[in-house]
Amino acid sequence: MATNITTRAKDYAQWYLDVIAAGDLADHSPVRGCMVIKPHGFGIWELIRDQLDARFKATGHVNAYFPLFIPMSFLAKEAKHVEGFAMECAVVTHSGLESDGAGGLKPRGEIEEPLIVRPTSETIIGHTYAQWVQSWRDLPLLINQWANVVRWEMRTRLFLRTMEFLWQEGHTAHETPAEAEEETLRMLDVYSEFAENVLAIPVLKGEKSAAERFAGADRTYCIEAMMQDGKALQAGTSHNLGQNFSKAFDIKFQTRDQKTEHVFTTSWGVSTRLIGGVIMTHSDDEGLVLPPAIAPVSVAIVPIYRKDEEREAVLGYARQLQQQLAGEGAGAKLVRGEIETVVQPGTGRRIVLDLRDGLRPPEKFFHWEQRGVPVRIEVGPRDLANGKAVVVTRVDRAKNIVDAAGLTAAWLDATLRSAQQALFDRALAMRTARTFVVNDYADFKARLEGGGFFLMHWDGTAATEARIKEETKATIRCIPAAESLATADGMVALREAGTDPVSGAPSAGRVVFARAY
RNA sequence: CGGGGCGUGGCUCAGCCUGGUAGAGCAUCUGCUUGGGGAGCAGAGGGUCGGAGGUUCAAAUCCUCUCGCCCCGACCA
Repeated sequence: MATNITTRAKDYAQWYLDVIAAGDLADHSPVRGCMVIKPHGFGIWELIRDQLDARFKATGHVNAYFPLFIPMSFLAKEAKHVEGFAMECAVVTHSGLESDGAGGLKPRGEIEEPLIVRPTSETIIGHTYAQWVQSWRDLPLLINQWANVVRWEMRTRLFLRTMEFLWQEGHTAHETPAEAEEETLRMLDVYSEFAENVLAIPVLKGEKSAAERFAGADRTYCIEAMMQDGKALQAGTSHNLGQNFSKAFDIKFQTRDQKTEHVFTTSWGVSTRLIGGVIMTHSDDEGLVLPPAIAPVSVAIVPIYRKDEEREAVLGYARQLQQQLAGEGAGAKLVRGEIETVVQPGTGRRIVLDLRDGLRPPEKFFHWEQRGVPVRIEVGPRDLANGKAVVVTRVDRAKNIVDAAGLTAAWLDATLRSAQQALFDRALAMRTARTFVVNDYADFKARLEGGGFFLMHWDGTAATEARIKEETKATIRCIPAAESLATADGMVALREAGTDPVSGAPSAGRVVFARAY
């Protein structure tokens, strides 16, 4: 058992922090609310980024980069937007530093118009699109950017809510409302497919209520995931911005029938928060558990030996296994200190051989286990003599002795696939077991403490929603897109009319209530 | 931003109440023994006690201010 990790049962919040520390993912920075993403954590982000980027390209988008600083006046142009973000903007008011006369420094000159550090880029991009778009022939404009943004948060948590975070934000402009809506939903589908197939996180697709909507959007769609403590995590959002920003920034175009109209825009994003979601969905009391698709190291080979002559023989055996697992055409071996890595490009085969002499095998087992490595292979003199190897899979910590000859690239691909599937299945089973139908407000309140998604009728009014939030801290996570959903109470139809148990008013269907991160 | 808790070698903490000039375990380094789930022995290095003021002959310890972290609330990707 891991002694450096608090158990989930004892203290879930502390467990989360312990897993990040043990997994070598991130550190707190000297600046409140910010984090240093360490190489292993960033390696996960790179895999997320690359696989998402490929999906954006496949749906016709291109990348560009817009500036970090936005003139303060820009934010004021869209009323709801400024209302939503004003309180969390970092504002740059001075340039330069000078001595404060006491051995320290103070800001020097005040600048004419304060700059804000982007909390999101709708405004600067709206301004730019106004210059780029003249005619319907310039549309659609399908652009994404990978960037950092800053939101001045009161309470922060590593990955889940930091003052600065990394994300992508897609910004598109279209000729018609229908095209904008189609784009908004297309990207929601991209997120959903990505979350489930790459992150192995089952998500609910749906629309946000007006209260939860993005500031400046006509409609906000989201994917919502359930963490192991039963709380909801908004994992991605896609917004149909209608003409709100095109009117604010005067993004006009000449239509096919010679008229002038404002474009219809969308925006959509996911962030480093996804890493927090992965941690809280899959990890266990032993540390990080990573889906193979985003595991910077997918296999760790740990050699075991006593004497020098054993060492040479075992290392030869281990290296041969490493090459065999990587398959033909693998990249050159990368030697970093006492760790040798072989990667097969375009696959999930990222295999390290742990040659560190200072650590004993059990310590290496813990090392790779806590970093979430999906497969560990142990080879020692006994295995060498018998042509075997010990294979341990992280998802279930199952240990098996197998024939070394069978440890091929094809075997590895299949093993990683099944680990990926097992994680998804486990997470889905967990969500289903903790998704409940409730028809009574008192019942809802009573069961909320235990966590989970609660499918309850809602009359559609902001007043009822606000009351529930006030009284229970639960919010409407989404109005599900699906017709029905698997729950602990069986398959439940979501679109059947009913009665809101809080207000007693008629309801068009059930929505998902939960406490959220 | 409100309430609570905590800041002492890299990490976890003792010492603080009752001031007298800093300790333990783990980690690190060296050597030997080891090695299939967090090793043993021997030796070594490493701390302006979060920071700034103040009280005092003397401050990790008492007082004031400040910064940061964690938890709970309001806000949020």
